[in-house]
Amino acid sequence: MTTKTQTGNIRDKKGIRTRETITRAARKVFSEYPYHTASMRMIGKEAGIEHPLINYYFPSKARLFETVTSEICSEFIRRNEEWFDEIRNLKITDALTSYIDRLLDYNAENPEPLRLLALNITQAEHITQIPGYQQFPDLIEKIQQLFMKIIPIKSTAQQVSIYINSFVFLAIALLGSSPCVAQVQGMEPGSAQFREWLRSALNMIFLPPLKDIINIQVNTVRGQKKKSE
Amino acid sequence: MTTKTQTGNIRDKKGIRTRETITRAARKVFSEYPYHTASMRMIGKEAGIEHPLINYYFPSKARLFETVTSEICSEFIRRNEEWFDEIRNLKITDALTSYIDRLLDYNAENPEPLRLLALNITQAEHITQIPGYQQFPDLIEKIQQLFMKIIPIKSTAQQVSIYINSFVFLAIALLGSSPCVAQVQGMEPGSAQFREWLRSALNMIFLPPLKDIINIQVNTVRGQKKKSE
DNA sequence: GTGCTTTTTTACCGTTTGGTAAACATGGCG
DNA sequence: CGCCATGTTTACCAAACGGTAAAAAAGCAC
Repeated sequence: MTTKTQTGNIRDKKGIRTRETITRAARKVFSEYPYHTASMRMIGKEAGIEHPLINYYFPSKARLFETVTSEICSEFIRRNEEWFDEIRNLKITDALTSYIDRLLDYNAENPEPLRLLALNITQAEHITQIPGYQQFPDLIEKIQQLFMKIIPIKSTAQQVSIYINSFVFLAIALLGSSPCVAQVQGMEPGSAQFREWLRSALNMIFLPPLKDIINIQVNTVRGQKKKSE
Repeated sequence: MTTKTQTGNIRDKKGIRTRETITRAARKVFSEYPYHTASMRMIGKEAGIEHPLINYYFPSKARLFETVTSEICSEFIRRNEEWFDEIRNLKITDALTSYIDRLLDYNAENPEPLRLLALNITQAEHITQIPGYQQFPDLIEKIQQLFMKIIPIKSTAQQVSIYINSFVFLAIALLGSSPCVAQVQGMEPGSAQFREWLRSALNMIFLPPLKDIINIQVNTVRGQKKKSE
């Protein structure tokens, strides 16, 4: 008889803790290996259990992955909402630097989300082969909307959109593939030195075009920056 | 008896063509799937042969992957050398826009290199698990050096380095994961519309900080852009 | 202790993986 | 034709994969 797993029970049975152990382990493994490379046996080992136990709590690898990515995405969105709320009243350029600081703080303590994103976002044509892939574009769109709300003017919405997308994708690329990025710089991925490098990079790249966007708004000049000669 | 495969022979035996067919197929498969997900059987199918024939020409999957990535990296570096040579005498900002155009042209005709890079560059801690991984940081460093040569002033070398790294990693991220990027924009990955979006994005993001770098050089002011109030 | 449910492990299945060995096919040369 | 090197396929291997079924262990009520 195929009794349903009944994972949603209220009573604090032992299984609840095990389930959390599994999701925590899965989170780690899925943020180190892309979906098809990560295996149930890796996750089991990481959780200190035998791998079939995972199927007692989750019907399949795909559903486990979806659970983890859902958790990660909604958590990341929640954090973003907090950050955007905190910087709402700052001048726009200060807001950006504050946002960058918060993002780096978060990533230092909690590197899995951006790692998992970077690992699986690249999967080329074969989008449907990654369960819950749609969550990644959705996440980026949500962040974009949050960004949009604090950038006041709406006239050059397309430029703002481009700006935000570039920011998000570069942040994912730099923070999510830190081993490679750090290696090029001759730094350790987790070091304070590298984190400072990331801070400089994001500020240096994204402050100037942001100022341009604002200036364009004020001057209502389109396309090119003001050219004094 | 384990006779060496003798693949380096000069005479134009049939095997040479087969070998090229295999590398071409491998190039395609490795640019669609990350190393551990791509399989010898996929490559065989793509090449129209049985998969053990691959092992007749290449001792292992790892060496085949190394061969392909070496080809791709050196080809991409060669192209970059050409591009940088062509734009050497342009004003620095024009040089950037020209470079971006050439990069997009190249990627439209030849999407494999940046796809393969994006697919495998993210592999987190487990760097050694991808054969020839070192080629990726090396490639990025080479491009950085080419960039460096045409940006004349050396005083803020670190800022120039940050700028170039950000450009390269964002280009790889945007061009190498076009399906996801395009999907967020509601566009088709291969469409002219999306290509124009990429052009706008790279120009909009990387022109302003480049102007800043140049201004900083001129004014020998460090860190902050000139602030008129 | 006996029962009964929940949790965990063991043993296994069919499939796919990278790779090897041997059989087979091909082509040029005498 | 035979001979032989080259090229290609067939058949197979051990290992790992995701998943299932049943046995075993643990927990709890009585």
